[in-house]
Amino acid sequence: MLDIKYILANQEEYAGMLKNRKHDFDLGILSGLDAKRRKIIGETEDLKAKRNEGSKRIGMAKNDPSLDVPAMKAEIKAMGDKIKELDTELAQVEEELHTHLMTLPNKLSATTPIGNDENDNPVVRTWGEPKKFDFEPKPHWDIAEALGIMDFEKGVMLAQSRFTVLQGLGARMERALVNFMLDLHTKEHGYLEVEPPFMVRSAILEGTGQLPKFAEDLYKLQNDDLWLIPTAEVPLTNLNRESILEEKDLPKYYTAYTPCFRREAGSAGRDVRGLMRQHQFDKVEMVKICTPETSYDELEKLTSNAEDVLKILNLPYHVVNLCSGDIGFGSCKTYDLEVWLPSQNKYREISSCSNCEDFQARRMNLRYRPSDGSRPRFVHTLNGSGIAVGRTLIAIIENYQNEDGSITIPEALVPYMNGLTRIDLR
RNA sequence: GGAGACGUGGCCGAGUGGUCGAAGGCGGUUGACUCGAAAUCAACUGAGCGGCUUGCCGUUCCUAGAGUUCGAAUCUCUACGUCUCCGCCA
Repeated sequence: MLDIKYILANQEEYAGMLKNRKHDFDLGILSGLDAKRRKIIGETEDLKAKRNEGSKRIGMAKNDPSLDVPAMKAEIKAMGDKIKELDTELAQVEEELHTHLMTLPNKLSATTPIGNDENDNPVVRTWGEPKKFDFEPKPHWDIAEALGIMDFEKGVMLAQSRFTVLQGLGARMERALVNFMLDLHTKEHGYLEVEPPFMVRSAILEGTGQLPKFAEDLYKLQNDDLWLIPTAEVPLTNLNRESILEEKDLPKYYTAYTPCFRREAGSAGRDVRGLMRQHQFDKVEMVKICTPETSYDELEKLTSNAEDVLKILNLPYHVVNLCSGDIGFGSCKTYDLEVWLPSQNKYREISSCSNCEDFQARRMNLRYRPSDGSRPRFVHTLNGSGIAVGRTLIAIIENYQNEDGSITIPEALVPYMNGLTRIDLR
């Protein structure tokens, strides 16, 4: 959510951003509602001041027989009725305003390029070189099925399409990757490991921006106000909501492993085979809470923390800067990490690192008190995958495949696999 | 799931219908004293919103929502949470 004052004071600038995001909205609606709101507040507060004064007088006068207390009461009661009326009207206006503000996307960073779609995302840097195979590299589903480490049919049998069963060394490597990533972020990058709830209430999802707009992407429990989390960003970012942190306690770095649940509405037909796009997948997430002055430096560091995972696993990747037409609703600036997949002969998303500035902080009411003791300010929040575990498994299987159908285990992962160096056909 | 108790500011804790944004303490900031923020003393010390003469005025907030009343931290109802006992369970 953005500050209504910012929007009204910078209508042209923000309207331009909306256009670049391809979000159609007439900002004039907001100024009308805001003017109405101020008018009602003026009237109702005026009446409340009079009522408070009158009630106080009754309290002091009730033992004085020369005063007509019933008449005073009647007069103030009329005021009370009028106040109730105005307050109801005010609540309606504020709700309408709030609904608009909650469905408007974030600002864009000056360093976010303008563009239409993913084809306009500039490559910021490239690391490693795609390996040359002297045989035709296979897609991960063929390799994994032959090795008996993934069973796609059983996933469908137990749940529905876009669910997969990992077993044996496939399940083992998934767990190894989670441990490897968490160890890296906690020991080398200074993050606090958290195990959050995998279900959260509606207000929590409003805090990070998934609600109210994107309910169709989420799984909702039938009998409770609880939703399955689509990413650990949601519980981690909300950990300190509705509070005022001390500047000396910032920045805060959190990391968590969680499963993520997404309905994938609107992606029918895309990545239908394999583990690429699942309704349930594992992810290690990183979240930062920091001051406005440091958030863009923190974004660079966060992104490099995610890149380290790929570097250590020796997986070629590049970093792209998401353009205005592709960037997410709540983000001002996003770097996507895309890993090389030999079977597709292209780079595919494996991590997304975003600076949301104070967009989520406003929705969560998360502030900090500057160390000079001045008024509380909203924090900036950042999040990034560190990284998507299932897609890392795909990248390892494809990049480390051998001609005989076996997979070499990346050196850094060997200790997490009980010393195992290869997965062979049985 | 059943029964009972409770939910007050950063923390602890008074307050059972008016003068209460709320005693007192702790914590914090500043000043005095001092070689020295060790002790002592003094003052200050919540947030949101609205207005304008930008420092003040007004208003709202005592878990949340609704109600009674001229007036609610205080009374009523509901929800949520915490604690204790019982039941159940990993």
